[in-house]
Amino acid sequence: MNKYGIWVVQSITYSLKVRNFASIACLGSLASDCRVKNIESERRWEEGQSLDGQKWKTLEHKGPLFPPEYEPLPKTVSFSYGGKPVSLSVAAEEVATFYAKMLDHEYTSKEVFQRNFFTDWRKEMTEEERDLIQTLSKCDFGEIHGYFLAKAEEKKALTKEEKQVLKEEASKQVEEYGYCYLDGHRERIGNFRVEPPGLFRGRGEHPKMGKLKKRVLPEDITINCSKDSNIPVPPRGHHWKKVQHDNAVTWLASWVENVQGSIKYIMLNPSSKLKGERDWQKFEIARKLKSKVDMIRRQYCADWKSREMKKRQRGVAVYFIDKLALRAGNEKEEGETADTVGCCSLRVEHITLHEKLDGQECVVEFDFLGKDSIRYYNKVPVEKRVFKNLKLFMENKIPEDDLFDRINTAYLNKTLNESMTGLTAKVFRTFNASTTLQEQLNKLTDADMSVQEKILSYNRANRAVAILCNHQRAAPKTFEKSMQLLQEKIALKQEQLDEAKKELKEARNQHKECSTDKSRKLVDKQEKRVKKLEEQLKKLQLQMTDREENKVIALGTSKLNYLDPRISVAWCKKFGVPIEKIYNKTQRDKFAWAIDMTEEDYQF
DNA sequence: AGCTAAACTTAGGAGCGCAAAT
DNA sequence: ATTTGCGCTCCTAAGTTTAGCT
Repeated sequence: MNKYGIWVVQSITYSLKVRNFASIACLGSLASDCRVKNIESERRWEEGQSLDGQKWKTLEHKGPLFPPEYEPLPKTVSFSYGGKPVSLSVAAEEVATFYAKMLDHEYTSKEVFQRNFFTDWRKEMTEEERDLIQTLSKCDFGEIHGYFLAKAEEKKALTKEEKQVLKEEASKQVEEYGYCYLDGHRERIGNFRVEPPGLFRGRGEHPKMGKLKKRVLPEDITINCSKDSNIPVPPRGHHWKKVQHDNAVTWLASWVENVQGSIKYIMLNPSSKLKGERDWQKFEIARKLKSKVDMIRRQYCADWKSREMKKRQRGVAVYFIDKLALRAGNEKEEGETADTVGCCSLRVEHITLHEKLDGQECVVEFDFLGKDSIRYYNKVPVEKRVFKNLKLFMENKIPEDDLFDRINTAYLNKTLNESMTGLTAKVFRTFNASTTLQEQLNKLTDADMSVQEKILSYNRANRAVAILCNHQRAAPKTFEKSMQLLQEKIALKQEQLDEAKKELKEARNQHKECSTDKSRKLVDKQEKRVKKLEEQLKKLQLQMTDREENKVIALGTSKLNYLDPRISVAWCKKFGVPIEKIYNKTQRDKFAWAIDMTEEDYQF
């Protein structure tokens, strides 16, 4: 029975919820592990958004939702300069409140943050204010800070009923602005709110931290929707920057953000058909790599010996991307962003070569800041030829020089695409992540495990991927404390176990000396007790290991972006684990396409 | 071919609300 | 009843890739 048939049966119950995935399900059965092949459809899909690049036929929405207007502070709350209260203009006051609200944050103490803030703040001041307010250290935002703290308390102290009212108002907003109609289907919008003004805080040592992120007006916003639809109405007294009808793109609205000059978009939620199809397509490309990867690996190993330095660098770079799941590493404009790198942008200072290290030969020590200024630290033994090449690439360079000076991401991707249509650097991450999950699940799951043990295995497999992709998080603030608590629990359990063991021994001795029915029962009972305690202890210790190993590892990112959901769905089906144990509601919505189309024998 | 702008995916953290613990 | 812990949602920054231009 092919999957299309199954889909039709299921679609009777699914039609409301997943109606928009019918087309994906069909394509899925054709392109992947189906038995019936439809070459034409497959080709059409491979071309992806091609086929004239149309993303939709009709698109209707209400436009973005704007943040509330600024509410001036009560007269009783004042800002002070040099110890004297100063009444600020509305514009200057608003920016002052942004800073005042952040006073508890560590970064308001950073010099770059302060300088950027103060510079931008002064631009919002009136002439007189600018004359007066010349030094940040003379500014006292304390009262304003206190005012917002009190306000937060007030909000917390609202009655249940009042909170309920607020909640209902919020969901009304979602109802009204949170959805659009794409090709006639009601779809959830991802971010339907315009970003409110505030102070920019980049990640890591960002040179622009503290700069003023300005309020976005309707006049800044471009609306994208279909010609014949109800055009969104701008707020009273305002107009849109532009209304366009471009169905080659997926966004509903956009504006230029002032800090970095980049464009911000309003787009669909991951649960939408549009996003789901692309997600599905992403994993199909990664699966295609499976059949090509041996050839590609042979190719890049061969490149290590090339006479052309450019090819050698390419060979080593792709090797890193494949083996270590590094990101491509685009060039960045210096001084505009935090200093972070990926593969192609690695500098000599980011690696150290060790002929021998900890009993291993040809070890490369990586130490650099990657995306979001997350540190990548790894010691990796590599092939002799790679090692030699790295030495060569580093010759006559200073630490700040590029390691791969002859190549960039565009070149890399261009040659990858020649090996396989659709192949780019990031496909390796998807491919290796999903392959790892599949392997680990096969290895770690046993049919006769309890559901809980299976989930633990799943998390372990997930963690292997997160480690591969270097997905980190800050250790939870309460980590040490909760660990200690668990430790105490374990100690207690151990004590109980020791006690029980002693009692068992006694019971056995008694039984040996004088066997009665009663003494036998006692032995049995004690044996059971010991066994139970041992199990409980093991479970606690497992939990401890699990938590320890998860201390700085974030599982969510890989789960959401790198792991083919069909692997997880099939695993759940095969081992009788309810899907809810693996995916929460949001995740199930996002992966509806996979949940619907996957059978238990699916292999990535 | 190389550059920049635009489009889209991936990322960690803040904050909130709910449930478990005390 | 209150506090604490934790998962979920939202937020938006920071990447990659593609498109478009010269």
